[in-house]
Amino acid sequence: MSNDAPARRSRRKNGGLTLSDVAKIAGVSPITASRALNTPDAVSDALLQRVRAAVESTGYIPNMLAGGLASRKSRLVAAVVPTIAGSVFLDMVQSLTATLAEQGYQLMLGQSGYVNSREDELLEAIIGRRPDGVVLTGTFRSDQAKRRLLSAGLPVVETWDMSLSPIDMLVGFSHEAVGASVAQFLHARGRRHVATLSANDPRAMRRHRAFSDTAVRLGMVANGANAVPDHLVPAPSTARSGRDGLRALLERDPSIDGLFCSSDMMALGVLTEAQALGIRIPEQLAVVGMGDHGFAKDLEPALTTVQVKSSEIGRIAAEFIIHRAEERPIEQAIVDVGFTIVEREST
Amino acid sequence: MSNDAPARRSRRKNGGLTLSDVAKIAGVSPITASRALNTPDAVSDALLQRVRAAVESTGYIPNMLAGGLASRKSRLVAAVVPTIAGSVFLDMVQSLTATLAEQGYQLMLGQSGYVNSREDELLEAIIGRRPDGVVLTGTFRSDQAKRRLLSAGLPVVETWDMSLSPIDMLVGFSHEAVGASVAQFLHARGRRHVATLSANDPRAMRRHRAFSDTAVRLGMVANGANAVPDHLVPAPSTARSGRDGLRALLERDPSIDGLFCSSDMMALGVLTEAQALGIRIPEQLAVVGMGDHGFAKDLEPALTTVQVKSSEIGRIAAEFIIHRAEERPIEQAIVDVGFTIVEREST
DNA sequence: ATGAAAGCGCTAACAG
DNA sequence: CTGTTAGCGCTTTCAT
Repeated sequence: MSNDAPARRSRRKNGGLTLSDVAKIAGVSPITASRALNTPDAVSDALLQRVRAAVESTGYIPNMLAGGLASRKSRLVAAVVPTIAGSVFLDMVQSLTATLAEQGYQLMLGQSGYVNSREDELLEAIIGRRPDGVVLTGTFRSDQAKRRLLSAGLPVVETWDMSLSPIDMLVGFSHEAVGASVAQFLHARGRRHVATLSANDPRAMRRHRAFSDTAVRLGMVANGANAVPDHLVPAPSTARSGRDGLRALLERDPSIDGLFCSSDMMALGVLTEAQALGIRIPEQLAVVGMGDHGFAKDLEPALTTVQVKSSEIGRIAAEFIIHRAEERPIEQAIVDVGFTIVEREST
Repeated sequence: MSNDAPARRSRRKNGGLTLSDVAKIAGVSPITASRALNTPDAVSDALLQRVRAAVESTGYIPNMLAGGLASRKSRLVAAVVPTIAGSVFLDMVQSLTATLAEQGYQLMLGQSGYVNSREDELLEAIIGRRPDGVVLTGTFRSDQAKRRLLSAGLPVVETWDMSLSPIDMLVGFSHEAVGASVAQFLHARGRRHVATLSANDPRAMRRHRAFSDTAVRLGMVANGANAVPDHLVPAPSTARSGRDGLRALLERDPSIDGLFCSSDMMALGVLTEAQALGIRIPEQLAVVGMGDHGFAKDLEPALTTVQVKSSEIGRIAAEFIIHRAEERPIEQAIVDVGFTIVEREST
């Protein structure tokens, strides 16, 4: 007795609930169920109710891999940071994630900076997921890496750095402007022998150079020097590098009366070391930090620092990507969020 | 003149390179190309070379959405943290991401704690991506949320907290043991009037209670009291809450000579306020922090604190998930990584 | 060791 | 507004 049905070589279904199951229960076709979930307006009220009821009763959760494959919209956004631990980008990642989540998008996190990381592997991992966009912060060693994302057809938002010539979209602020402003700020407060303590990452270095150039122009250096005294440390900067840096700078030039640190953490180290050395702040030395991290206002003395709207950067980056993904127009794809020098007791 | 070809209603291909294209170039079938990439051992050397050459020359990058759909392996791992900004979980997320990346997995980041977040939305977002596993830190308000992940068939690693009855896998340390150890530590150093300054999150509270219970047992409280003086602040704890908290505690009980803070940031505030108040540390007051964050060792005085192997937690969590995903056996799905009290000048 | 066929679960395109 | 059909790009199953 032969069985005429063709030998089913089906891949046994996982028991997983699918849209077809839901549609069957609701008594509609799968595509109608799909529309009920994705474009409810395109479906009659009666059917919408039935589909929703079926979803409720079954606890159905759509498979976004399948949806993404079919629609070419993954609702996934990749973000690349040098490293997440102790990073200055956290507030931005936080608001990026939150803003994306509100709109039904998720964040995939990549680290470009940890040991052994290979940039092309990270790139392939990102492109392979077919995200709807990529947010870059601090970014890659090779400039060419960025371009590879673009040529894969991905919207790219660069952040934190107006100084770049953006390859696509950009939201950030000018590190040159920060450096120049801090120099002017210290000059206006009567400081005449300024110095910097800076991590050697590219953005900090640009702040450092602008600070130095402006200080020289304003005559805040020993006669004839063409740069301010500086002390550079490997990124990431730490409280330790602040303590060591202050001692190194003062040994080189005890007359320093104003100091720009490339991070608040470093400034914390400076305040700590100053206290240990018996240097009065701000009387003998004015100190300016960078970032306005939570603790800055609660140090003793409270730290003057440069505040950056990190959360706004994250929110705007998310909106850029989402607009692109939904093919809505973007008025202005380059945004300078600016910065503010928050004056406190340390100056 | 009629065209006999059936009206193609193809969704015009995106121009995107596919595995079939690569296979064609290499002169093999698509499935052979697939095997060459995924299970090179199952393919003859000659073909392997040709496929690899074709991949190189075209710059082909596999579509992981398609691969994940077909194979039911997404190579994606979801991690949930309360919030990323200022979180104590960063070192763990960092090593989690790095370890996953080394093995070809990526991390999707979810925040359970930001304003407006709805836990079921986050859950649906996670389950909808069909990740190969979920790592939970600090986790959800509702305990039932965790179980929903499990019932969706996802491997779940809970972290940072041995006190839970784990629903699946677990890597962390005992907050009770931390609290008790710190109390014993202070007792051994001769302190007899101890107090705590704690955020009100569940893990900090358990450290707090164990600390208090042990202190009472060791007779480190005013005669007859059944708990140590405490000051609770809303999470996340900050330097500000440390400053305010110290003043509040000393007003209530000026005889306090030992203090356990639920975070290093809070301890920073305590040291700062102590300096402002002219309280000598450790002579008048011994201070212990929690977390051993980068700056702890560089404060003045250097901060005694509880060190946790965050990176190890992240690495182990990643390995748990990957083992499960690849159906390799796991010897021990519950790991206590322990902790260390690092003694410095503040005690 | 290689290939052909048949899906994975969903949605775009095209009717009605 | 609803349904039919044909994929999205890959891998599983089965056969050779």
